[in-house]
Amino acid sequence: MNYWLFKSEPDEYSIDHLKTDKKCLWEGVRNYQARNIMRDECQKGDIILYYHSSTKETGIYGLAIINQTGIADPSQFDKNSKYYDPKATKEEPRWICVEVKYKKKFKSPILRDELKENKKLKDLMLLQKGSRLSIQPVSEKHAKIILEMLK
DNA sequence: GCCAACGTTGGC
DNA sequence: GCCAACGTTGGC
Repeated sequence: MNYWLFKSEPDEYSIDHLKTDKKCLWEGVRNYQARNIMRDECQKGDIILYYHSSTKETGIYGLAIINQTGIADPSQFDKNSKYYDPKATKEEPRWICVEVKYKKKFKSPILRDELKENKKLKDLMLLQKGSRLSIQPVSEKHAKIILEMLK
């Protein structure tokens, strides 16, 4: 089982949205590195650390689960979508996404500042300079350290 | 709102 | 295939 960190702008789609929806397609990712992770590495049952970015209090707000993999992102075919990709075809979809299932929202988030203060997390990809990949792998070691901070 | 760090595009 | 120009991300 793997751990991932998924970034989302709460104005776009917050953990509360996911809680209401129960499930959602992680569509609209238009970065090849992030796509490759979703396409090749994410497995059903993997744990997602749900991160709020581009907001006042950035941090990890809860957990989700990879519910289904290998789904062609429908927005690539939708001419009205800002994620429309004219080069994608149904036969050869370019953007593959996953379905995400809500697991829990933390009583209080683990803020970025708290992650930064934890010396054991200095190698966490999220905290590296210039790190802006929206889907990141999190090692089991790091994941356990992070989840331990909830207590 | 600024801007550093990335990623992508397209002319050559 | 190089790389300048442009676009985007996301912390601050």
